[in-house]
Amino acid sequence: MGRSPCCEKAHTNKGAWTKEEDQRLINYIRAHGEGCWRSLPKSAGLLRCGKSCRLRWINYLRPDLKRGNFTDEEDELIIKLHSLLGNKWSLIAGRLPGRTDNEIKNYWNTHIKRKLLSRGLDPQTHRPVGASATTTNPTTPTTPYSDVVLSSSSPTPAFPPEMIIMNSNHNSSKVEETQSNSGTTEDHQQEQSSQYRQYPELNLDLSISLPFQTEPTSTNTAESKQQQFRVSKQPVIAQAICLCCRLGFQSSQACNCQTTMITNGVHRYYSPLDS
DNA sequence: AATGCGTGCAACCGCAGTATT
DNA sequence: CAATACTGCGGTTGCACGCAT
Repeated sequence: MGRSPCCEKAHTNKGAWTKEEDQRLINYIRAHGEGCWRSLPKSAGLLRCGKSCRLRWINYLRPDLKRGNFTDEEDELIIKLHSLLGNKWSLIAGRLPGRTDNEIKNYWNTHIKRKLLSRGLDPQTHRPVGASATTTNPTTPTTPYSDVVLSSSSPTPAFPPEMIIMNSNHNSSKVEETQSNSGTTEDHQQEQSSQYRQYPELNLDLSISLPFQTEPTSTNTAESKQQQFRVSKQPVIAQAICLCCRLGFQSSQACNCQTTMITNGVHRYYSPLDS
């Protein structure tokens, strides 16, 4: 058997949140912090499922959210990031402090798509309209390099707009996997490097590699614990890169990484398991 | 004033990856 | 190890609002 059921779906509210529900959620999270969304609704006295609470908090109630219109700088950054990452809204949002993936996704669909079209660019391929069919599979976005490594050559994670370009060849296994459907390695490398040339200020060397197979060299508890943490959408690995920092969470509570280390010229951020 | 249409955005849905029992 | 729940993400939907007719 697995876990107990997530929530009583039959007795949950749906639709727009009321001010009272918002206040209950805010009060509860202020008192107890985020996490354990399953039990939160019951504990907070909300007739919502945990998923709905999480969404409401992340997209609307979080105190660090930046409300209001997107600036031109944010527009351009989103366009650049999208050209490199594709529809990886959470990754893009990580580079825009105070913005949520949902907000950026909506903004993209309502504003930026039109903006690009008015410039004569295909919003998916970022190429001139009509020019993309020759080089790209029209059914798929050009380069959703979800496994790109956001690398930073600076000692501290660099946040927009200052990012340093670094073409990464030290990690190819997953990249090859994505290439297998669309082209050769050479094609991919050419395309990627052309994109880097296009946006030289962006360093989206995001390749999340296969686990670093380092031997546990120490029996020290703290050190060995640091070797075990998770990166979103990645298998449990021994060591990896802290995407929180790299994607611009800065000092938010979203990241509790503690140490850095340089490996092959790339700073890697280690975070202890927090439970 | 009534209606229709387009737009913006909050919220939902379904899925994949991961954790837990 | 299998079964099942939890979490987070991207895609989509539906409603409220503003504007034009």
